[in-house]
Amino acid sequence: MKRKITLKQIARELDVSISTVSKALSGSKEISEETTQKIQAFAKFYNYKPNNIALSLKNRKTKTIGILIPEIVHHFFSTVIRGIERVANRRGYNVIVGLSNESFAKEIINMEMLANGSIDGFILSISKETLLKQDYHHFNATINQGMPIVMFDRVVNEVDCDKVIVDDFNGSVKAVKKLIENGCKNIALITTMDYVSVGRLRTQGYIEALEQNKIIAEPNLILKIDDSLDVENQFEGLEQEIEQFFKSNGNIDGVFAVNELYAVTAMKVARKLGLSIPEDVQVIGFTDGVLSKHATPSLTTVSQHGQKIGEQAANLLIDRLEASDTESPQYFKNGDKKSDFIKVVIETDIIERESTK
Amino acid sequence: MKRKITLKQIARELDVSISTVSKALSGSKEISEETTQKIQAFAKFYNYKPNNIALSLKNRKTKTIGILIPEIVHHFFSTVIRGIERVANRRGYNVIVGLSNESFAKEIINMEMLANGSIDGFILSISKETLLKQDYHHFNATINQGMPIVMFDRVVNEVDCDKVIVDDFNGSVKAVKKLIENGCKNIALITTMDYVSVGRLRTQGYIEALEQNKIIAEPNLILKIDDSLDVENQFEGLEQEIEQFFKSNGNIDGVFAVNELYAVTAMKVARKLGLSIPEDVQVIGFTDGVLSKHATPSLTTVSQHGQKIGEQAANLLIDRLEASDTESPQYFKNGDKKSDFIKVVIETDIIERESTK
DNA sequence: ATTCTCAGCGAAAACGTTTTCGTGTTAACA
DNA sequence: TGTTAACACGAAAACGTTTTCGCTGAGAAT
Repeated sequence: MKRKITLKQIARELDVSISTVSKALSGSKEISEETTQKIQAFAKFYNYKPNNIALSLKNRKTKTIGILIPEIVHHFFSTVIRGIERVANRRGYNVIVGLSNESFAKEIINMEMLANGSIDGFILSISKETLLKQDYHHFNATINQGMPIVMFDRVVNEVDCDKVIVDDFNGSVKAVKKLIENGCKNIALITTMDYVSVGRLRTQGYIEALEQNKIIAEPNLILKIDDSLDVENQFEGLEQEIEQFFKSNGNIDGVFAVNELYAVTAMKVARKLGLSIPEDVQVIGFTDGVLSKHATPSLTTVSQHGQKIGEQAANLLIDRLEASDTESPQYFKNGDKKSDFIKVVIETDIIERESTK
Repeated sequence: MKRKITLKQIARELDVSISTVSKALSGSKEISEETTQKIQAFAKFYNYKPNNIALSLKNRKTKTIGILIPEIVHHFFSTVIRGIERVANRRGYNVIVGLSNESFAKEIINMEMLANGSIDGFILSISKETLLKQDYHHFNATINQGMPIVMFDRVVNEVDCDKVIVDDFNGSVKAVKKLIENGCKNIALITTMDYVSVGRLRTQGYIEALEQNKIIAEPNLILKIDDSLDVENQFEGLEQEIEQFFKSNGNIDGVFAVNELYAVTAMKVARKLGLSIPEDVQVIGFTDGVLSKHATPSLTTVSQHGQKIGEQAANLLIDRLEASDTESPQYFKNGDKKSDFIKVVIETDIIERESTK
């Protein structure tokens, strides 16, 4: 077992100074041809690679991005991570992942753990509990310490930073309009509680689409699921709840659900009640994941392009990190100019499958 | 924007030495009550937290675990990550994630990137391309540099390290036996190519279960899918291929598939051909993910307990990391004793749902 | 009065880099 | 011959810690 070799060891072996070794390896003109050859050969032989930690300390940058998300066993989030990792890797960065489990406390702990030098910046999506509490001091504190943050999907106006969001509102409008065009008269909405901003926006889109078509939104046709903060077994009563909903609304011929799980569960319930899809009831979901793709019938969905979100977020963050190297610090002191921060909106697409006509 | 404060700054402000500050903050008895109070108050006020990078450099350990997996948009792998993150966090470690995308080259790049001081040890699952090439030098090289590795799921005998695997063989035996008990006479197997060890083991389990029941395995009833290395769109021809398979084997009344996607696709095809589930054909899949849970009908699966795998792997790794602090180095020099390494086998469970009688 | 002890603190090394600046040698030039 | 310039290299600082060791002064012991 031979430990990793260091500059110091090379220097000692070759009887030169550490500086000479460092310069020779970086191909500095200061060092003679001969010495350079000798050192490079030796280094190659012993597979010398500079120690990242030492470099990080010296350069005061780690070339590492911290990702902080509520949950990883979730198709959307893992797709975003994939996008982040792709561009991070391409641009020479590593990613370190923290999970908040939708908990305010874990979110803070994780941020503090990473903010002490381990990373150069954050890409994160806010936990549900934090959204409920509306306490965002930890984000602002981190930003104030000079560490940039890029938020995605679940974002909030109270924090000044770059953001990448899905056009939830228009995505919903598009989806509900399609149901209307396809002849649906009684379109149900299955959504979450309002404190999750994406749930709220998608609900608003639903209402907007109806209004544009002179249809009055019936409160009966809106089912708000209280998916608890308990991540472990949050889907217990879902099927029963939706079944109850269907039974008390006999005339539903279209369903728009704010995520794919609600959508496939709705399909399941509908068929259990003897309705066929898409003949009797058409269904569109939000979030294009494995369920949508492989359900029977496959589900028409609003795709959020998670990977693109991740890529954009990573590019935004890295751009800002590398700008702060060169740019005048003036740019950053100018904290009260909100316009400094970018908000990227990723358009949605409707992917038509078998659950609509 | 106030940057993070350092020991040096505190020392200057309070007109003491750096050492005094460090000692006072760690509560050393060496420093007087009075000075300690003053320094701790000041540090608290400015929210001092030691810089992780500096600590890493000094302690020559990063308290960070590197995870290297083929793909993250995959229920099993993300479940494992969740398990790793859970115990890592509990034991004071961070996790840094690298994706190989099933590519040999990316696997090596990622390992080299992380092995230069960024992490204390690896938890990984081997990429398909690496399994194909059977080139494992990068793993052994890393281990030789004193960096421990724990492999999970896709492991290989050629590398000496701790391993956490699923009992693929017995899981398959159990599943196929259940189909036989349930009255299936012609059980099909849908599997992958043999170079993925888990595919091979699950195939062997299938054969074993048949043999134990004096049934001769018919080659016709085995469909080997060549899921290409192209991760992007590997599912193109899947449905057609399975449909073809069903058509040329009219008597199939049971299906065992080595992953849930194959299983639900088989169900889809079967129903398309007018067969009902579980009456005409019963289906069991491997890997208990969202698809299994929410398909219609829901799928009976062999659960691999991904989270438990992750937890075990993380505990193994951290145990070894912290043992090497205290233990005599003798323990590690003793490289040729294979018995030093632990292989944990996680038992599978069959989760019965609607796709079996 | 002299030595001893100990409390309280600081200097410095170490972790592994990069980089600035200085220094000695040699060759060229006046 | 003396000055200069280029060349090749080394010393040291810096990044932020922790820790070992040494130092100083004051009170206790002799």
